[in-house]
Amino acid sequence: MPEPSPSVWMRPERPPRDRRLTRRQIVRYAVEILDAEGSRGLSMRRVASGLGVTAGSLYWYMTSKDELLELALDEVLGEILDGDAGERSRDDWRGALAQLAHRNRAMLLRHPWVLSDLAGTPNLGPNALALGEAGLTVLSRAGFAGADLDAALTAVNDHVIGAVTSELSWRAAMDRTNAAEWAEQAGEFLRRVAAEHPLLGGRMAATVTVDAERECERRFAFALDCLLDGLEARRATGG
Amino acid sequence: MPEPSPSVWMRPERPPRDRRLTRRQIVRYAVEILDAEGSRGLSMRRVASGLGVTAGSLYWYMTSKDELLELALDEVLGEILDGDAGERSRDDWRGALAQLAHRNRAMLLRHPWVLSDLAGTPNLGPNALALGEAGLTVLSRAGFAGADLDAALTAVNDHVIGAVTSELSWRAAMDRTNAAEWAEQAGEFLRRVAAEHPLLGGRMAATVTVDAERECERRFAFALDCLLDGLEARRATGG
DNA sequence: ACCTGAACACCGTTCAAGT
DNA sequence: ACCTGAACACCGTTCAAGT
Repeated sequence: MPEPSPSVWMRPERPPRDRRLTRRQIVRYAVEILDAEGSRGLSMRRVASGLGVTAGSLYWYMTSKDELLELALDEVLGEILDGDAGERSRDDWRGALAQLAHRNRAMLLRHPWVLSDLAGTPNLGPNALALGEAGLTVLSRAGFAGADLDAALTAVNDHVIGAVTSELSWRAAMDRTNAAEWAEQAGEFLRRVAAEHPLLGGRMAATVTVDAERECERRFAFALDCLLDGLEARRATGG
Repeated sequence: MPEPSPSVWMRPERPPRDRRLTRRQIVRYAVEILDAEGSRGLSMRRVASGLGVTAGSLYWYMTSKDELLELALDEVLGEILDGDAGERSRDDWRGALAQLAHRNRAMLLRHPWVLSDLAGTPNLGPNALALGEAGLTVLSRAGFAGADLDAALTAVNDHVIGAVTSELSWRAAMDRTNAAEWAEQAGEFLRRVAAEHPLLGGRMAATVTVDAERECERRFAFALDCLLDGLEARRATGG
C-alpha cells in the first residue's frame, strides 16, 4: 500500500512499471457501478473482479475504499467544467454563476451517490480546485473580495447541494407512495396528513397534479434567483 | 417481520404484549451510536447486543436497517421544534424563518450522519411533517401561496442542508491538513494550489488565520440573509 | 408474541507468498 | 513491482425452533 497522508491528493500517484491497471481505470469503473447501483452496490471485491483482478490488488493503487470514493468524487466534479469555454461575456456575472450552478446540479442528478459522500469528504482534488477557482474568478470580477468572496461562492454552491439533496429525497418519497401496489396505504396516509396538517396537506394534494421534474427545476431557479438578488445588492460595485 | 409498505410511517407500529424492547428504545440507541461513531459505527448486530438481544430480534420491530435509519432521521428532526413555543410575533416572518433555519442547522451539527442519509430517504415521519407545517405556516402568513409557498420553504431548507454539508466537508479537510503530522505534506500541497489557482490560494491562506466555527456561522447567516431579501421582494403583501 | 442461534451470502483490509 | 489467495473480523437478513 502507498504511505498514508491526509488526502489522496497530497501524495504522488505511484510510478508505473508493469501494471495491469491504472488508478484512473479503477476510479472510472467505480463511478460506473456507483451510477448504476448507488453506494450500496460498490465494493472493493466487485470493482476488482469487474477489472479481472483480486480485491487485495486494489490496495496497491489506494489505501482504502474511502480514498476510492474521494477519487470518484473528483472524477465527476470534472464534468462540471468539461467542455465549458468559461468565456462568457465578462460582465454577466449572474449568468456565469447561474450556468455553473446549473451544470453542477446536472452533474449531481447524474451521480446522486455524490451527495451521501460529500459531507465527510475533504474534496481537494484537481477538479474540485479548478471548479473553486472558476467560481471565485466570476465573483471576484463581480466585485466581491475578502471574506465575502468565499461567502458568496459558498452560498451558491450550498444551494445546489441542498436543492439536489431534497429533490432526491422528495422524488424517493413520491416514487414509493405512487407505486400502484401502495395506492391504498398511501391514500390513507395522505388523508391523515391533510387532517392534521392543513397547509402541508394542501401542498401534497397539489403535488400530484404537477410534473415533478419541471417543478424541481422551477424551485431550483427560484431560490437561485433570490440568492443572486441578495448578492447583487451586496457586491461592491465600481472600485 | 412486519408487512411491507412504502415507508415505515404508513404502517401502524405492532401492538405490544410481552416485549423486552420498544421501537423507540431501539431508535434512540441507534441515534446514540450514530452520534458517537457515524454511519459506519451502526450495525444491527451492535444495536441489538447493546440492548441485550440478538440481531434477528430487531426485525420484529422493523423490516430493515434502512427503516431504522428512516426512524432515526425523524427522531432527530423532532429536536428542531422541541421546546419552541412557535409563538413569535406573528408579523416577524423573517425572524421566525431564520430561527427555524438556525435550529435546523444546530441539529444537523449535532447529528452529522443525517446528511449522508438524507438524499435517498423519504422523510415522511411525524416530526418531518410537523416541521414542514410549521415552515409553511410562517410563510403563508408572510403572504406566500400556491407553488411559491413550496418554493420559498424549500429554498430555506435547502440552504441549511447545503451549508452544513459543505461546512462539514470543509472542516474535515482542515482537520486533516492541520494535523501536526502532516504539516510538511500539507504545506507543500497548499503551495502548489496557490501557484496554479491564485484566488483559491489567497482564500486558503486567509483561512488559516480565521476561527472556523465563527466563519461558518457568518457564511450561513450571510446566505440566509441574501435568500430572505430575495423572498421579501417576491412575497405578495397586502391581499 | 417475541426471541435465539445458526446459517447464507456477503463485506474491507492485511499479508505472506508467488511471478 | 504487482498480484494472488487465504485469512481475520466483520456485515444484513432469514428462519426454524424455542419459550
